[in-house]
Amino acid sequence: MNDALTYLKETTRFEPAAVEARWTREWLESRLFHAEPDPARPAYSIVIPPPNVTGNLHMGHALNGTIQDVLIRYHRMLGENACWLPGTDHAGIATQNVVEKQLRAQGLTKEDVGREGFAERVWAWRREYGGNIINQLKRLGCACDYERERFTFDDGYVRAVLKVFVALYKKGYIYKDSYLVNWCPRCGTAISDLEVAHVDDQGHLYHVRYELEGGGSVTIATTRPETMLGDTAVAVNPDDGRYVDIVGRTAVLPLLGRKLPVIADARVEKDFGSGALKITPAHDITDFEIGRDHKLEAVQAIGTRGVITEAGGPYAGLAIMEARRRVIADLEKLGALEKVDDFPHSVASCDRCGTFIEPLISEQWFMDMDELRKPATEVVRDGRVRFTPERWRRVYIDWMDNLRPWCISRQLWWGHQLPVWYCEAEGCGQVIVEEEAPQACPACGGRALRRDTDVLDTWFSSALWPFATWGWPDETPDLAYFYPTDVLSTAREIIFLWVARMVMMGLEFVGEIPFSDVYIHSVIQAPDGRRMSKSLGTGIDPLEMIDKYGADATRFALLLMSSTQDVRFSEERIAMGRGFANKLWNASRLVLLASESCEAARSDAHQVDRWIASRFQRCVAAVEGAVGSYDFAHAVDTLYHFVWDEFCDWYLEMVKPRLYGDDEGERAVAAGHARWVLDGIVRLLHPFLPYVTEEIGAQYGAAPLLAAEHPRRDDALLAPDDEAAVAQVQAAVNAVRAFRAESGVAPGQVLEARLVADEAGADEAYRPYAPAFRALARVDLATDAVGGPRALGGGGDASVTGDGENVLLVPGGRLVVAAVVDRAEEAARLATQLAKLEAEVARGTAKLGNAAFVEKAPPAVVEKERAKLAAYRREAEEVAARLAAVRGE
RNA sequence: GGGCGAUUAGCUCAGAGGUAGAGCACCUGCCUUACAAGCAGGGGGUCGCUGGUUCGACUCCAGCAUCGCCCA
Repeated sequence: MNDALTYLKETTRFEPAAVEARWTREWLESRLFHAEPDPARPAYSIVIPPPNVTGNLHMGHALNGTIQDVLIRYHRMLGENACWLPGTDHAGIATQNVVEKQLRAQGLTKEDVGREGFAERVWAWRREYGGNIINQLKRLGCACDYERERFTFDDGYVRAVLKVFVALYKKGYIYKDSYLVNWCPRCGTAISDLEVAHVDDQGHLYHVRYELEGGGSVTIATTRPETMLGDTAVAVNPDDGRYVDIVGRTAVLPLLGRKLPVIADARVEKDFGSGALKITPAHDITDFEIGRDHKLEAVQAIGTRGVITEAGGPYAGLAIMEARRRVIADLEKLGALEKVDDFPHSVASCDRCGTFIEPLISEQWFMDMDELRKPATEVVRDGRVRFTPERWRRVYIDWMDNLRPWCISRQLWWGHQLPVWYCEAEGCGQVIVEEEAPQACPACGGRALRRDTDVLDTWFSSALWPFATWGWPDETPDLAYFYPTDVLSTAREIIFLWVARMVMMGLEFVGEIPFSDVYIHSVIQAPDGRRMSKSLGTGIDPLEMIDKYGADATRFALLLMSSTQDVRFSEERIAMGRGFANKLWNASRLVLLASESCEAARSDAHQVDRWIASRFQRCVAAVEGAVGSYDFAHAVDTLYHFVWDEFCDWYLEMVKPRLYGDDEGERAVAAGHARWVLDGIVRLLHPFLPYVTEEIGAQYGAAPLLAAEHPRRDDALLAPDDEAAVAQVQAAVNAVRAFRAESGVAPGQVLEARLVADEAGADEAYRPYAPAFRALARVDLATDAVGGPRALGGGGDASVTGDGENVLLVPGGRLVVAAVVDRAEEAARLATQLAKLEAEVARGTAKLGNAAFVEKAPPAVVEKERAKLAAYRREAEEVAARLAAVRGE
C-alpha cells in the first residue's frame, strides 16, 4: 500500500491545521491566484474594499473575505479569468494615532521628531505590521492575487490622488473656505460627518436669563452653557408672540457683558426650551448658518485643543468641562440661572477616539459634490449599478440626494499632502495647485513658496481604489481588461464612505462605473445581540475560530449566518461546519478506499445511480441560483443537506452492498459512479470549503481544484421517475426503522419481511432494493406479488394477522415484518398510530365538508385533499383492524 | 427625529397562501468496518400582539409592542 492510501486509511478525522498550512503555501507558490489580462477569456474582477492598514481581521472582514473568495473561486472555475485585488488604505488618523502612541512610549511627541521623521516612523511601522490583515486573509483561504497587493500610498497611487485633486480643483469643485467643521480636539484635526458618532447622553438643559438693555429680560435654554462665551446674538422665532416685542432690542451677555442683538429667525424652534436661542456662530451648525445670514460676528470661544480662548475673558485657558462648571457656578451666583432640567440628548463624538466633537470654524478644503453626484445617482437609478439586497439602493440614493460639500482636508502628518503652494512674496498671494512642486511662482516669479501642510481625507484616496489599483492614470492593459470590476462586497456603512465616492470618481475619471454590483453583507453581532467590538469586549477573533475549528468550518458558518441584515454570532454553527468538513472527508474515504484504483465514470444502469445523479443536478442548479443571487446561506445549506442527507445517509448506504459485493464488474460500476458523484461534490463545494475539498481532490489527482471545472447543471440527467421510486424505498425503510425503535426490536437483529403489493408491479419496484433493505433496515426482504388490494384482519389473509408478524404500511403495499413483539407494546404503538391517522381523517373531513373550500379553492387543491383523505381513511381502517387483532378481539 | 431589519422549538436560525423545518441542546437505543465530530428513533412550537383581506394566514395588508442597526 502506498503512502497516500495509508494516509487516507488512517486519517479518520479531518484535521484542518496541517492541511490548511500546506495548501495555503502550495497555492501561493504555484501562483494559482494570479491573473493576467487575457482577451480570449472573460474577465471577472473584484477589488477588496481596502481594510485599514492598522487593522486586524475581525468577523466582518472574515465574512466579507469569504464571500469574495467564494465568488472568485466560483467564477474562476466557470472558466472566467478571475482576479481579486487585495490591499489596504493608509488610514490617516488611525495610523497616526498608532505611531504617536509608539512615540509616547518612548517619551516623544511627533513634534520632537518632525514631520519627515514622523513619516519615516510611520513607514517603518507599516513595513513591520502593515501586512497583518492581508496575511490574515491567507489563513481564511482567500484566493487574492497577492502579487497585486496595493496600498493607497504606493507611488503610482499617490500620483493618481494628486492628479485627481488638481483636476477637481481646476474644475472648480475643490475650494478653500472658512466653515464650521467637526473638530476633534484630541486628534487635532477636522473630520467628516461620517467620522462622527452620535451617542446618547443624559445631559441637562440650562435656562439662563439674559438682561435686556432698557429693562426686562429674556431666558434662553442651552445644553452647553460654556458656549455662551462665544454668543453674538439672541434669536427668537418671528412667529412667536411671546417675543415679538423684544426683537431688535439688545441683550447683555451675563458674565462677559457683551452686547447681543435680539434677532428673529424662522429656524428657531418655538417649542424648544424657552423658545429663545442664544446664537454662537463659531460653535454650532445652526447658529453658524443663522449668524451668516444675519451677518453676525463669529466669536471663537473654544480653541483647537479644547481650551477656552482669550475671547472667554476670565475663563480663558480652562478646559471645556471645567469652563462649564465655572460658568454654571458663576451664573448661579448672579442669579441668572433660572432652572436646570434633565435632558437626554445625543452627543457627537469622534469615531476614532471617542472625544466629544467641537464644531469649529476653520479654514478647510472642501469638495463640492453637486456635479459629481448627478451621474453617480443616475447609474443606480437606472440599474447599471445594482444593490443586493435591493433595499440599499434607496439608502444610497437618499444619501446622494442630501450630499453637502465634503471637507477633504485633515490637519494630520500622515496622508497625501495637498499639492497646494502659496507664494510668500510680499503682496502676491498666488495659490499654486499642481501635481509637481513648482519651482517659482507663475505670477510673480518668487521662489519663496510654502506648501499647504494639510493632508487629504483617507477616503479621498480610497474613492479611486477601483481604478487607481489597476494603474490609472496610465492606460494600462490591466485597467482596460479588469475595469469595471464586477462586484463590490462590503458592509452597509461603507455605502457612504466608499461605494458612493467610488462611483462618483469612477464615472468622472474613467468614464465608467467602477462595479456593476454592490453586495451589502450581514452584520455579525455578538452572541447576545450587542455590537461586536473590541472596546465593549464583545469581539470574537475569527483567527481563534480558525485555530479551533478550521478555516472551512469558519467559512461555512459565516456564510450560513449571512442571510439577514443582522445576525448573532454562533460558535455552534462553526462546530457544525467542522462536522460537515469531517463528514465530507469520511465519505470520501469510503468512496476512495472502496475502489483504490478506478476512474470516475457515471453509470445509468442502476436506478439508485440515476437517482443520485438527478439529485445532484438539482443541487447544482440550486447552488448556481443561490450564488447568482448572492444568497450564500442557501448555497451552503443546500450543499450541506445534499451531501449529508442524500449522498451519505442514503446513496452511500445503498451503494455499499454493491461496493463490497462479490461481483467485480458490479463493484467497478458502483465505485466509478460513486467517484463521479464525489468528484462533482468536491468541485461544487470547493469555492465554499477550499481546504477539505482540495485535500480530497489531491487524493485522487483532481487538485488544484481552482483549475478544475465547476459542475454545470445537466438537465438530461434529471430523472423524476427514479426520484419518485427511491423516495418510496426511503419511506419503506423509514417505516421499518421506526417500527424497530418503537417496538424495541434489537438493532442488530435481522428480520424476515415480505412485501404484499396493493397493485401489480409495486413489488417489482422494491425488488432491486433487497440488499439495500438489508443494509439500511436490517430486513431480509422477500417480495410476493399477490395483486390487487386486500383487506387486513378480515380473516381472509392469515399471513398478515399471524402471531409474530407485523404489518407496516409502505408506499404501494404493506410490509409484513416477522418479529415477536410484546403485544401490549404493539397495541400501544398501533393505538398511537391510529390516533394520528384519525386526527388526519377528521381534519380532512372537516376541510372537505366546508362548502366554501370545495367551491372556491383551486380544483387541484381540492382533489389533493380528497385523495389524502381517502388514503388516511384506508390506513386508519387497516391499523384499526390490526389493533383489534393484536388485542385478540 | 428619519429609515431599514428582526420577532418561528430551550438556543442560533431557515421557511412559506393549502397539515411547521434544520443545527445545537434534550430523551431512547446502537462503538452496524467512512465518520461516536458518527448512526437510528423520539419529545418539544396557539410562528411577538391586535385588527383586516381570503374558502383558507405563520405566510399578504394595517396598526401596535420589543430588540437591533444605519442616518441625522
